[in-house]
Amino acid sequence: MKQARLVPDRSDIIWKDYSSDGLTKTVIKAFREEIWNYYHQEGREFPFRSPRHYRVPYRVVISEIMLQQTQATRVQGKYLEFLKRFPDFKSIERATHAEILEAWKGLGYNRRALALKKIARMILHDHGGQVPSEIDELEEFPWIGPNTAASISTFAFNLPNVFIETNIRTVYLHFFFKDEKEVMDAEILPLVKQTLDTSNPREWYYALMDYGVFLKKRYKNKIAKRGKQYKRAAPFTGSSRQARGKILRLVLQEPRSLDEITKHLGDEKPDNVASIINDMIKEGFLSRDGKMYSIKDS
DNA sequence: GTCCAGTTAG
DNA sequence: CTAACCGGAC
Repeated sequence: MKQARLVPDRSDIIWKDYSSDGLTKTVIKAFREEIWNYYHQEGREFPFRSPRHYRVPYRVVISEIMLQQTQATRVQGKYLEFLKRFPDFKSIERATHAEILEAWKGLGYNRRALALKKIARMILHDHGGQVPSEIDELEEFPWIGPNTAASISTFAFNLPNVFIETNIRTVYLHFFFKDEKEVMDAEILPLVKQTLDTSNPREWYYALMDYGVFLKKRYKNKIAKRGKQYKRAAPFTGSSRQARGKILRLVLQEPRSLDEITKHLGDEKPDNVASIINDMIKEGFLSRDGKMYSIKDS
């Protein structure tokens, strides 16, 4: 166990607490108070945080998948629109990929939209229409990894799971790993576990994430960079990612030929366009019918 | 240019 | 282990 040092930002008091096998009760208490205080004063509100929404596991699944690598403020509007169009798993299962992708437009990471269809099928056919509450089961679904599985289990069922995402990581780096670099999640997780307020895990994690956002604003995201697994995003302009996005939007409008697509991507090499399209076919986005490419049926 | 309630394939 | 994935916002 590393040295623990607690330095609240909203107080002049500085606690130092070193211990051999975990945080002391005093530190845990002080830390929780700091997080809860902030949350009760400055906590963010989102549609998916209201009881109307978190009480419906389907909605938690949708929101958590949308929230992967996509800012919460940007998700909230799209989320509500999406729910109007697709209110439950059945409506997703009945929809075509093109319809789901259309509603997904603007969120990015479109593979997530394709995964939703598979998830809906699995829930309806293999789980009697119910979203499992256990992490192990949730991880069986496509595009639901450890973090999203724990998030769904926590937010939909209020279970005391231990998990880390970017804002939570920032909070623990800030309080307990001051001046340290290359900190692994494996070092942070025990602290998340020890400090977890099991009386209300759902809201505790809301509070943690809000505190993380607050820290990132205050320190211009210098803290997160001390995480071992922190990775800078690759430039977007001129990337194949950008090209893929354009191609998907073009084909979403109507079936297109290779020539047509290439023409619309003027700054992209034709060979490159062809290769990207091949990738997108492999990944299940596109299908080819003669000369024309369209969104693959599902 | 930087980042985001991450996951997956290689 | 790393690279790729999408696109809007600041």
